[in-house]
Amino acid sequence: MAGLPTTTQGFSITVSTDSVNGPLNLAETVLSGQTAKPEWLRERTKFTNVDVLDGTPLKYTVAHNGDTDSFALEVRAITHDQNPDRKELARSLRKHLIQVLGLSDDLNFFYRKFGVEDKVLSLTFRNLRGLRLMHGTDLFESLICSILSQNNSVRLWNRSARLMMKQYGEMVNFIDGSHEFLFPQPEILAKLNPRELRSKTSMGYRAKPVVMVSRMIVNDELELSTLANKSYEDAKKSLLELPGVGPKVADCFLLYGAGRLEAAPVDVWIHRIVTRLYLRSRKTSRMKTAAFLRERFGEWAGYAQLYLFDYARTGSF
DNA sequence: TCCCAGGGAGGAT
DNA sequence: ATCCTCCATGGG
Repeated sequence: MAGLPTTTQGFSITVSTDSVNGPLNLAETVLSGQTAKPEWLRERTKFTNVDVLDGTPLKYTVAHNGDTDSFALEVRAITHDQNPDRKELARSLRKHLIQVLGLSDDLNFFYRKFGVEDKVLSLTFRNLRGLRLMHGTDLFESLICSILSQNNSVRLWNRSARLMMKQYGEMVNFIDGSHEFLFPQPEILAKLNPRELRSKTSMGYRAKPVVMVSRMIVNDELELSTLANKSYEDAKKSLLELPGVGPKVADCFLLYGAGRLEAAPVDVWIHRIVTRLYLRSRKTSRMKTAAFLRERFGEWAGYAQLYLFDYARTGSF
């Protein structure tokens, strides 16, 4: 927990504007409550996260230097290894960051297209410029985080996720003397009594579906990678059969976890703002709101949802 | 004390 | 199909 990775012990990389696709607002992106994974830890203006790359646990700290449109991400990373293959890890980490922060998504195209076509959505572009979808790297982690988020605050589901990691995740010692806990494996969670999980993580009634889904995976009744490769409709239908997974959680998993950009999770806020600004406040269901977003924004429905959500929460409309 | 947090499940209409 | 109510937990 203590101490940041130092370049003498680890390695560093830089991801600059010219190697990515458009603007980035790192803080807005990391702190926008997406359920791909537990929120990165913030230390002043920097963010620290731990991920396993090619079997190697990596702890990295990202600083966003410059502004939204012209920037350099300065990244320092360490492993548990005294003498790692720095060159290979640097290559992996660069690729990983571009993936996780959605830096390949053509944001400028999004702004151009809907800045003209959609008066409502274009209202959100000024303040949220550079906000990106985070892409999960572990389907199980994304599904569990999405389940934890139901009827819960970002603060609380992250707290439960961190407690779960500390209790049941593998501990990794890094070369700077710090240690972190990885996201628990389904094999571990599958063996738990839901009441025990509940009492140790404050996740309430979400403990039962967390354990049940873990057991389904261990028992080969559920294969997330197979599910994620189905068509949107088929994947969603399969997800809705899982305990603790309804329409909103299913779309969260598909969008943030599986990177299906046509998925648009509809929560109370999205339902509220979409019905008011697009549907003349007509009475409708959340399912129809989700279908509306997919039809109107197609492959950009997930992004439209992300921008409208943040706009609904932070802006006045 | 009540209400809400990026809802879901089960039942009644 | 749409509308209840309950479900744990913590913060305002």
